[in-house]
Amino acid sequence: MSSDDTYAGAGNLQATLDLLWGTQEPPSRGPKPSLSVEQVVRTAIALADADGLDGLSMRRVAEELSVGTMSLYRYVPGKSELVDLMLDAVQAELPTGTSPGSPDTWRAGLTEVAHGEYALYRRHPWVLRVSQARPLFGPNSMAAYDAALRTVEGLGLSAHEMASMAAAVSCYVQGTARITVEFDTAARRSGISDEQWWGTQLPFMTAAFAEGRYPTLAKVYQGGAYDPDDDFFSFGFGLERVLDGIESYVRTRKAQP
Amino acid sequence: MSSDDTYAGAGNLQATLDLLWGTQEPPSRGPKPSLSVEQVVRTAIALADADGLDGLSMRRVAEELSVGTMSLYRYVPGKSELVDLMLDAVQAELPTGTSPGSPDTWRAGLTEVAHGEYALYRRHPWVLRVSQARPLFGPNSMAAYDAALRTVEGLGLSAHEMASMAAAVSCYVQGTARITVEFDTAARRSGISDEQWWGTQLPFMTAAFAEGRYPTLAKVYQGGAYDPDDDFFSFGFGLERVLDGIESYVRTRKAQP
DNA sequence: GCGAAATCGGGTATGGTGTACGCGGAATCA
DNA sequence: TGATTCCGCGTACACCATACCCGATTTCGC
Repeated sequence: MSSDDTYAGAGNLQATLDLLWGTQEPPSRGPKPSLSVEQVVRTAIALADADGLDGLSMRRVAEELSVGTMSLYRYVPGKSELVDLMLDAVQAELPTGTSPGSPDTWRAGLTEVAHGEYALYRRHPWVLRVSQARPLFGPNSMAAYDAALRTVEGLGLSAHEMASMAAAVSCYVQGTARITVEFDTAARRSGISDEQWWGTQLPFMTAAFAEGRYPTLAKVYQGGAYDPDDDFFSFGFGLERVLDGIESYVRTRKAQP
Repeated sequence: MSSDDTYAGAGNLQATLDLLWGTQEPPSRGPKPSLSVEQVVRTAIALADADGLDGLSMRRVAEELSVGTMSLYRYVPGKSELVDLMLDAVQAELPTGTSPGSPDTWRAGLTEVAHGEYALYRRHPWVLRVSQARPLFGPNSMAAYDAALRTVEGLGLSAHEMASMAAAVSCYVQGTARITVEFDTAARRSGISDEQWWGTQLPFMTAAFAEGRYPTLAKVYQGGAYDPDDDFFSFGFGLERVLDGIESYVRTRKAQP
């Protein structure tokens, strides 16, 4: 067990937003900086991609950049703020060119958005470790969110309903990624192999099953639901369920005057 | 921005499982312990409930219990392992007495499970900060999971499908809780009020909208989708969508021989 | 051109975290 | 009774973020 809880939108919000939106004038006096904010952010992303948020420290970023740790505070106000910048930077990878929604195309559009989001978590698993309850909105995150909403435009949904649909899909995608992506990185991060993790606890489970405890779980387990295979947990299957639900609502709602 | 990434199922798995399942013999020699594992776990839960995982440290738990920090390591192998114990302990609060699923009752059953899970996150927001990608299964978590699976029993679903349905709902519940529960605790944790958070970034957003950027998002925002109200983000609405999708699948699947 | 002002680089220090190691004392076993 | 086991916890170490401040660099204004 390692430890680092990370929350978007903390620290010096004003300074972070100024950096995100490029609204601060460059200094007109003083020594020339040896780095740029973009360099710091890029380096931090690479470190987090490689070693997770656990592996991200100001010292390590400084080391990678061959500067003193405290120099970094010339570029970003703090570690919190650095993570906010990282979050917006990686969201540049999300789809932005979605088509406006229509009864025939919204499902494909929302599927594209969902897959794009899922792929982002695959590339940058650390993003899942940052609480997005109160995000800071930068140019990239707003563009991606605009694109997602666009897929459910033109269906006669209220603004609130549109936001809810996009959010339901995103919640599902994130929830799934937490299982699949984090499962895939767990062995490396923890130093405990999947076989060891499963093998250590299996005897406890099978002993409980043998006593007749947890009968449905026993049946599902014995039915092979958790057998290791490539589609151990099906992103596509569950996504279809969520989209089915949205489709049902869209269809039903249209039927009402 | 504060920092603590927390992963279930790390550290000394064997020792943790022995504690979870009560499979270790109490010592027959040596001084009598002044505490119990349950006391340590209970105190840690109370601290985490009050101050989040950020606020949980071995030093603080020891202080609450009026013992030296290092004494705690007599009861739990480490902080990782303590969190695993905490996770199973709070899951005792989840519903376990669900009825076996049937075409008429599965939806109500799964709704009960979803609401129970959501309520757990409300009471113990820190649980959301622990990655469950590779959990350790203790008696309470297995009982709760068994109960969830029981609601989708008897519908002719395969073991894999049953697991997928339960997981889709859980993913949705967790995703939603991350937004609503963590939003509600964000101001206190960060020291930044909701008004400050929103008010600091709103000028940047409205400036972008004024330039014609993010048109769909602008429309949704101006349509009042993010206005503060009690049902800002609707847990029930989204859950119905997910359940609708499952219902559609269950109905469709039954139609196939 | 010079002095003042602004800003960069980063050393030092502080406060916080988890936990390895090992000593003294308490309790039980043979 | 002596040997063995185990509890309590002090000490020390390694790691983390960052406040404060000094010296050096660069630009502005007179």
